[in-house]
Amino acid sequence: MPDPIAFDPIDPFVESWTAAGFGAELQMTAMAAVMRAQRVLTIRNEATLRSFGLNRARYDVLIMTLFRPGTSVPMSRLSGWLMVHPTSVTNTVDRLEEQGLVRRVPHPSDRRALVVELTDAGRDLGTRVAKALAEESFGLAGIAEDDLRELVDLLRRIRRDAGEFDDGDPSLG
Amino acid sequence: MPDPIAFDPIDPFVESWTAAGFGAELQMTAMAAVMRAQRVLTIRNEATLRSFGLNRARYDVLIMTLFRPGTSVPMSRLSGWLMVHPTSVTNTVDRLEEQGLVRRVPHPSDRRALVVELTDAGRDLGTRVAKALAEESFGLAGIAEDDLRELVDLLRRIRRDAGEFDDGDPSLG
DNA sequence: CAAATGTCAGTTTTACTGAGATTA
DNA sequence: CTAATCTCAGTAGAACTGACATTT
Repeated sequence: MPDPIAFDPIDPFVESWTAAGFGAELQMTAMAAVMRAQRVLTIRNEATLRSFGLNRARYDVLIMTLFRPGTSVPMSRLSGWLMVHPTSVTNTVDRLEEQGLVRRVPHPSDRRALVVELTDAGRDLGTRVAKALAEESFGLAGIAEDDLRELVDLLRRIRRDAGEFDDGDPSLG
Repeated sequence: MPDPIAFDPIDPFVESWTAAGFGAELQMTAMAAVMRAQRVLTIRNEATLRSFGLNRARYDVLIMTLFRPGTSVPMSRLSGWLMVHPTSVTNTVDRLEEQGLVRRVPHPSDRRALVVELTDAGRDLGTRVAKALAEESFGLAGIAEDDLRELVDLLRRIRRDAGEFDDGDPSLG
């Protein structure tokens, strides 16, 4: 992090926005809060990923693959699940392959498709990164667990509403 | 958005994480929720920005500058406030200058510094983009206002805790 | 002198478009 | 035949490092 500022930088911004009469202040504020929280948390966890030779995109693919039965997953699923362009997956998997962490193998039943499969080194590294991040509580150690649960619930509604997924299950709401 | 999935993709992920015994499930879940919400909301507002010839980085600089008295702001403030690298600001301002939306002028008192100043076109475009985004409620029209307030409050605590800013004001907490 | 401001050159990474080979 | 899966070539943009000139 750069030097912390002595006030929440969103505050004067919201004031100006309101004074300008653009409307939707609250939505604008929420948007800004999500953007900035993502940035801060990313920066906070970046050093750990870097110490394992990873960045966020590669970590996402690695951890995603680690959790599949047989630790392999089709490229197309990665693209959809991670909400990134198919060529970006190609690129990311290229790097992971260069690092010896994954390999591409033919899909067992669909001959168009390839699945990404962890190597032993990949499984090992993925496990160690996950533990390292958990060890630091993902930079969220100072937040009460009830607050985290509330946050997850609120963001779930936003994500559902924005069309990320489509279940109507209100059990966590 | 790609096709929505029929369940929250975080759910099976959390299950796997828990089963693996890595720890900090709740913090991991919150981290994932923030990352994914940011991604979804970004995608949702991207088309509007694009229709004005902007992307998020350029929008941030433009709107930041629009809200300064005299609509000008030092480059260094942009770097700190937006949490981006100084060379990224240089790059972003280069593009905005090419688009005729801002100009660099010498800082009145510090001869090392430059301030970014909106052109008339820049002020006009900034205003129109802001109104367009507000018109769409930043993609958050479906969320209750109380929920948004709660979300902003929770994220504020996370951002403060992560060192983005440093005020001890608990008035919103 | 050290620190801050901004730029430059060069590198890496990301993400896109458009095309194409292959298979369902 | 259409649609899906993935790759490739090329492009544009973002973000970093390290070095540098200038000024505080």
